Amino acid sequence: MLSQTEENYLKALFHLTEEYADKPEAGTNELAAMLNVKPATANDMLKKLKEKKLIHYEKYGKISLTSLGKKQAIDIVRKHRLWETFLYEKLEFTWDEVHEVAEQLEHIHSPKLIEKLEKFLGYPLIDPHGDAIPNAKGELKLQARKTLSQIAVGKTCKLVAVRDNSATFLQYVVSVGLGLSSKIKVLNRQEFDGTMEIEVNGKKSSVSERFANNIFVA
Amino acid sequence: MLSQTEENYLKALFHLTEEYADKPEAGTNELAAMLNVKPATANDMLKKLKEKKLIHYEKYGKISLTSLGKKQAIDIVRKHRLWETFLYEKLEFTWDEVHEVAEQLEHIHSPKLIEKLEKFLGYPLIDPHGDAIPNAKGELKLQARKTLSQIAVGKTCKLVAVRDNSATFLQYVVSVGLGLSSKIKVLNRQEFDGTMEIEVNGKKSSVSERFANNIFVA
DNA sequence: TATATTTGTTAGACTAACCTAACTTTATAT
DNA sequence: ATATAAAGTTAGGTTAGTCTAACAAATATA
Repeated sequence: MLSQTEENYLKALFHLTEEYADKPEAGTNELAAMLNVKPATANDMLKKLKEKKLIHYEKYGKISLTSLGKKQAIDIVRKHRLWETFLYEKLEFTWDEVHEVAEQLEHIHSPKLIEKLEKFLGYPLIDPHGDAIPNAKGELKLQARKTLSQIAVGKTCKLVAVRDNSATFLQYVVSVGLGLSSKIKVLNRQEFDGTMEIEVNGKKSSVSERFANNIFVA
Repeated sequence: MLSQTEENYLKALFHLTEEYADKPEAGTNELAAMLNVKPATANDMLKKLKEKKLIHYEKYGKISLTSLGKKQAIDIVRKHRLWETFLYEKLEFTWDEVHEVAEQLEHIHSPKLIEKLEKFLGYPLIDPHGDAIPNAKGELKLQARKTLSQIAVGKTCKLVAVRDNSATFLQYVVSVGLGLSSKIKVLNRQEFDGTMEIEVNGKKSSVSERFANNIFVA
């Protein structure tokens, strides 16, 4: 059985290389940064994960998940998103509160618990942030999505998910009047720095390119 | 913040010395046995817990919880029993399945989660095994209880809790036709070894003294 | 293309939680 | 009351996961 730490490394690699990622391989430094450890620490773990056949990795080379590692990673993501859904739907947590607690709950080991939780929640397909929930077989549907920054001036789109699940980001999102399924109209875009003016429910806001890159729309 | 391991030591000490225990102090060996570690290991932890002012302890002396330690222990017991109730009431786990998973869930750190879970469950007072659930202030009602072995021949009593929450014991309990609130009539008792004959819902069974010591009745 | 910068690795050290083996103290039992 | 048994402690070792400091390789840039 994997330790919580090992699970966190696999999950981080999944986010870096598999799900909605531009690159299919990750580096030691970015992995370490994502997990808030030093590169030396990550390096030790990479050797261990390779030994366990969970990742592809050669000294000084790039890192990617093996099919076994990917399977494990998806299982953790599944648990994370089901717990987030539980917290949001049943316990009345807000959008920005669910992530941190789910980070702990995702490491509970009990296949029966997850099966029953999923049933209890009515087999949900997306979590409170709009991310797809993998099914028990590890299948997950990657919806076609663009980022808000890719939408042309004058067009209207719908928020389907957010890239960053941190409380600070989500609180900002809410302050602009946005939530899942919000309709967003793009009023204007600055060539210079990508700053955009948007309209949500009649309310106009100015958002940075960085912000717009973290909003998924369809 | 306490580690999971530290929490487990405090919980074990609580069960040994506070709740329904004959003795107000515990020894190193019995503590180690309860936690499935060697006495030497427990000894190391005792020094640490003393340093943190969670237990009263002197070399070669007996062990007991400080008021701070007791508060922490009760909080863990509270979480354990609320999670057991959730698993039983909402996810349709059986009596004997809840304990093991709750052993993991009790270590999730989030005061808000427990408050909201308690509310979601409707502020339950007892868990699926009949044990009292402490409230948010750490108050718990110790019901007056006897063990089945203390009931006189000819008398009838009601099962209110079980001492051992392990799956094996609970499965045995179920096989005798017993559950929470079952009416038990004591038909006979052997002087020699304490073996008892009981009747539950018209079904007669013979049970050992050891078994009867683990059934709480009122 | 040679050098500087970034990226990645190694060596050595630390802490928490565990172990075994040897030892000491306390309790028990003639 | 003393010997034996039981209970408890200490010393030294292991593993997982972390760190810092020094070094090596790969990449970018002038």
